[in-house]
Amino acid sequence: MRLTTKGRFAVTAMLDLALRHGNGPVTLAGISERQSISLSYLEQLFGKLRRAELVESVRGPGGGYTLAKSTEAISVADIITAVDEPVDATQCGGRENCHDNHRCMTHDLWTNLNATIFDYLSKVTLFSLVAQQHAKETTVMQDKREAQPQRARVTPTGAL
Amino acid sequence: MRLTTKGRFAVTAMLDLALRHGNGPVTLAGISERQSISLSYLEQLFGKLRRAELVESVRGPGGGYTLAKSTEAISVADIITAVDEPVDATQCGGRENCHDNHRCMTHDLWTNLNATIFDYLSKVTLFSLVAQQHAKETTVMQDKREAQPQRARVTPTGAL
DNA sequence: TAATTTCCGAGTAATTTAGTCAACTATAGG
DNA sequence: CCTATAGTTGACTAAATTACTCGGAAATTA
Repeated sequence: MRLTTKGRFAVTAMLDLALRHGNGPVTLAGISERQSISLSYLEQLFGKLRRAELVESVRGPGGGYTLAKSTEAISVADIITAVDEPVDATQCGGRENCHDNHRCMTHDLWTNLNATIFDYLSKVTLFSLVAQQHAKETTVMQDKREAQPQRARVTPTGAL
Repeated sequence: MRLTTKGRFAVTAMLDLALRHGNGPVTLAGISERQSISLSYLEQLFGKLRRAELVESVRGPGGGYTLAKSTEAISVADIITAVDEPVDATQCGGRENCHDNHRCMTHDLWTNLNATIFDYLSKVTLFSLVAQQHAKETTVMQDKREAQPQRARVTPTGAL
């Protein structure tokens, strides 16, 4: 589980797709223009996204890309693992080198943290991101007359 | 909020420190040997960790580094932001370029996701990581005779 | 057939990672 | 005071990754 600008580009592009879901194929040229991402870079990213079966492509005029699944079924973790090939994550590859307990201890600790982050990002779907955005927009309007309601719980329990 | 191997190194090194917390200063040479990270690279990382006031140093023989705060007060987010200088995160820097609604929409969406991940990693402390490791060790022993209890809830509600 | 748009591979500049090297400062112990 | 230890700093570098560009196919619509 890495979290780089590369994954950020992919998530942004997929969000662009999600916002136009149901309106037919979306061209990379359009995404490129709207999101300010180079067309060639998008081609590389969407090659991976297609091989990961997150999007489907239609060639020719009027073609483009569509989500291969519903927005609920596509998570940020899916997108990131599709474009960021997995890091080996450990200094002791398979299980060699892991002699003393100390080395294995921090090794396992990191593996656990990694898995936990992955589980978390698996729950963040395109659907929830779009929903959060809508909620935020109305909240902003409320804030103008209510001036900050309760500040507790930044994210409403698994909402994102 | 980035999540790279650089941050991984820093977290691993800080965990090594956390496991020896209270036993006096820990040398980088020791961390280097135990965690298989080059000494010079650790010097760079700990320079940043010290400037972020996450660790304190003691020079001279018997010296080394100690945690500047309790393990509860140091989060993974703290460590990562200390060593991974912040990404600008947006294609439209401050607020220029943000003309049409669409661009701002996905822009905000990513900013929100970013903040959410940051909030989450702020709750993952060195203390909880060490505690999780201990819990896992006893769980592994239990599994030997119980053969997988309930698989639900990978992480016990904010435990990590 | 012509225009559109996805596919595909090779190449590349800029950046980041991970590390080396050398010199310097502080300090404990003899 | 001397010396070994250990942090502190800065400059430099090889390798990898990022973020592209370019050129050309292949498929499909009109």
